[in-house]
Amino acid sequence: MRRDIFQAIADPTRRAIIILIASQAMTPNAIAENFNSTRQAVSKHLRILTECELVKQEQQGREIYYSLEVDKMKEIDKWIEQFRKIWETRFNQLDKVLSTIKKQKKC
Amino acid sequence: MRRDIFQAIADPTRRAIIILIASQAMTPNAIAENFNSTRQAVSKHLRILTECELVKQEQQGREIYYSLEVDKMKEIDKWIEQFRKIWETRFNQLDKVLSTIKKQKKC
DNA sequence: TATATTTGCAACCGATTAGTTTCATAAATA
DNA sequence: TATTTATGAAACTAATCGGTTGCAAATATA
Repeated sequence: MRRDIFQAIADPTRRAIIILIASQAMTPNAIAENFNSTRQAVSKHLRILTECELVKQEQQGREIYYSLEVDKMKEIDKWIEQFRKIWETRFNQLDKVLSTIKKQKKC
Repeated sequence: MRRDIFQAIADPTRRAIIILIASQAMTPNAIAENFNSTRQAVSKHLRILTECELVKQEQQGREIYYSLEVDKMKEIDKWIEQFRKIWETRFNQLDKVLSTIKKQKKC
């Protein structure tokens, strides 16, 4: 079982679930209503998301409310960070080139 | 064939390749030296990364140099963006709570 | 108490994945 | 020209994935 956060967000249904419960907690039944697959399929996705701590559960009677562990998403953000540095550097370099051209036009 | 960018970065070997070629272009052979699997396995990963336009090739004689299409990574950053908004909002709310406590202590 | 509702889990299935070995092609070199 | 080197593609395999159906457990309701 690999089950890391990158594998978790690889599936489009799981990404949709994540967005769905980002704003408010929802029960598995309510989540499943938004998809064409069975409730059990959604339940399996929720299990995977729970296993890598991307979602948390809150029992309320016989209902279980699932909500997003937003902080966990920072792990992906952290990985992207290193590339953000690269593209920002490249943008700055482009910026320099552009301002050099501007100066040359002025002369 | 799904082959979107999220599925591409789901595999740990592919993530390692991405980081490896982020700073400088490399040949498949040179990339493969960094892993325990065969050159052909790395070649397959490079094909997947190429198919979703995460890497670009540059032929140089019989060698092919692979490098990262850093801009493509912005697509993931864009998806994360919506959650960044959420956690920043929550941080601000926490900030308010903390400053309220601070004020109460002063009184 | 009997029944309905909400949920998770197990067993199964077809498709996909990541790896392997083998082979073909093209370029560099002896 | 013959050989070595760099690479990609094809065929195969074991494992995993995403889905299904069927069932069990726990809670709510009649």
